[in-house]
Amino acid sequence: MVTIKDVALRAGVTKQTVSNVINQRPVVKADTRARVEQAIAELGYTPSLLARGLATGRTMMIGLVVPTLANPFYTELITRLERGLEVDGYGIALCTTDGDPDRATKQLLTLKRRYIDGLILFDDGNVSRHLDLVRQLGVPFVLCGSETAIPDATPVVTFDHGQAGYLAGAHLRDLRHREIAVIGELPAHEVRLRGAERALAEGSIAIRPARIGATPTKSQYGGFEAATRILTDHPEVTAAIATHDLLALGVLQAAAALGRRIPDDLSVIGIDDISPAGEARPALTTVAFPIDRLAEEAISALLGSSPPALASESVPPSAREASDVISLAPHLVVRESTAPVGGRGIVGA
Amino acid sequence: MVTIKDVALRAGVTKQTVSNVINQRPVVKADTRARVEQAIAELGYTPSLLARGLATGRTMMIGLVVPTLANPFYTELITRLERGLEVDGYGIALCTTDGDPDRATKQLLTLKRRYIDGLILFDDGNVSRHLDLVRQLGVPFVLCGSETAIPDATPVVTFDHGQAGYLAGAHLRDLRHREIAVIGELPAHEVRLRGAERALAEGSIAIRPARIGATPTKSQYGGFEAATRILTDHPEVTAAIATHDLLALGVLQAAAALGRRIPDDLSVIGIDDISPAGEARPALTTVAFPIDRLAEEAISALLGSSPPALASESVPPSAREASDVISLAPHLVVRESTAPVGGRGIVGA
DNA sequence: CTGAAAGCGCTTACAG
DNA sequence: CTGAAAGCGCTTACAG
Repeated sequence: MVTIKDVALRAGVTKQTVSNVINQRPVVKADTRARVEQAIAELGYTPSLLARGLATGRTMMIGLVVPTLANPFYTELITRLERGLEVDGYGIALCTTDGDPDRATKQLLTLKRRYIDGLILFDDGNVSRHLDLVRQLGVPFVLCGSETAIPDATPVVTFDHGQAGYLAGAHLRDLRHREIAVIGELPAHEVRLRGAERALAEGSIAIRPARIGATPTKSQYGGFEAATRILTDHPEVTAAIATHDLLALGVLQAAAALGRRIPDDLSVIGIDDISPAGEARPALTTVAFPIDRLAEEAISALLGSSPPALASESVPPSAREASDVISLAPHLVVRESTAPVGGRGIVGA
Repeated sequence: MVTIKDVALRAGVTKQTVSNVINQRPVVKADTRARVEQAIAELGYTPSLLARGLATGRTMMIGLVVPTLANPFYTELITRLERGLEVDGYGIALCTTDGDPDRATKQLLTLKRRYIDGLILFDDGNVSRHLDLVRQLGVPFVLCGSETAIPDATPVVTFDHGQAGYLAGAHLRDLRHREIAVIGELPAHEVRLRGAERALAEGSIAIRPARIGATPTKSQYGGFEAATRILTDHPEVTAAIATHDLLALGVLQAAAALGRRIPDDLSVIGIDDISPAGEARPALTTVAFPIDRLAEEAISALLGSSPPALASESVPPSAREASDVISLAPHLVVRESTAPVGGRGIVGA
């Protein structure tokens, strides 16, 4: 393979000059630069990121730790992060924890050994357990998407999950539904649930505990199972909130299997606005998060901020506390799966 | 941060000895080893993969290039590859090409600059265009999942797509369907289509070109659109083959929207067996590929083989040709979306 | 504006 | 079994 030395030799300069050319340092004379550039082109030289990383301490690699690839919500986020990061020349080292804290620990440790320039950590339900380790690592990081309270002075970019729940609840409330079920990934989405309850309480509606179907499996199938159970036991229910779209998709299936038409017999609303939600038939009404902005904010929290995350340790926590957590507002996306109680004016079944 | 020098100092040895301990070289005396290990533990030392990579030429990083994260087929594959690779200590540098050849080129080049130990490249429809570059890179690679013919002496691990199509066609043929539509990502899945035609031809059934719905968008929605069109124009159709499950899921929706019951009015079969297929209602009949094996074979093609991919350049192409492509056999997974023509004995609509 | 030196944190032969 | 030297491919001050 061709190294900086080969280029220097060919251009008749020293490798330091080649380095200056590569790094666009304006100290090189025009014709020297031209000679070097030609040599680079002729040799097809590309600097080793490895060697550079060792010399400068910057690897141009960002560690990305996510819970799973099975939920489109994360893959959509990853895709955006990749796009955003690559314009700055950063690559992604991907780890999925699958909710296993021990694996996560190992992954974090390995990531550190790779000298990543930054770490984007998604909440997989075990963040509190990992936060100490992440701090020790000494690599700039940002915690993403977390629903639970996070210790002060932790850089966080997340969504307002409570507000998302609120919007979902308010939508059903405005549609005059009173008999409402919840299909939820609990306790992970506790905050979303509380938000929904808050909105419903404003209409003097309470969610009866028996109508809350918690699911252990966070997949679509989990939503199907829980919804089948709840809808069978509580046929009087006219609307259901799923704490995330994957579950909502399962609720849609369960309703169909039970012969309940949507939205005429049952309104269903989710949260997240994953792309299959819009493609479902009927298209799912849901609460969307601005995942593009999440990606942007996470990246700038890591790279572009002043002070950058790396330097932020020198800033006294008291000075940053307020700005450490960025919480992005959700918005309601009304599609086909919700309607006023009693259906859309369609009579009978 | 703590380096090998710190450990050496603390243990009262030279860094070479520390290196010997770390790398489990059996040349170190027991008590020396103990001293070093204690120093390592006390200091919390972990060797820099970066420095090691520069010194040895092995980074313990594998580049993974996939078309998209939007199809569960790839995310399931990635997850398995990650699991398989991590047992050998390898990490993943992820790139999604999104079918854009220019981006792919850049990504490949960057990957090379990172000195990855190997490259797992999924066919995104532009492989032929990238193969030369990949060869020039000089990094061991394996091409995965490709449906099209690949030049000799290219290490390939893929699925027997033709056979998958054949199994899908044969299943419908055995169910006595004769009026068959195809919803397909074409020409990408041409081979799957030909396989299906072959099976049907055995029953003297031809797929009329007008009943082939090609979709530009490879998403579920693409399947929905194409199926809506085909089923509306050709109501006599009793069964549909989708060239992949994501499309099949869209076909399921289209059928429901058109009031056609599945499988009574219409049988639907897909290919891939992504997990949402099993979770759909009705659960999708499909043709499954052994993705666990694909992951295993890809990894061992890269890492475990003798000669390993890295060394394979020294082996004359003629000696390898035959063993260069591994093609994994699919199998039929019968679920709820297919039935004998005329339905399951249910009369009327 | 260009060149010689030292260093990033490791490993690989090679003497002792 | 342990230590001194050179090198992986780059960059960063520092002289000229």
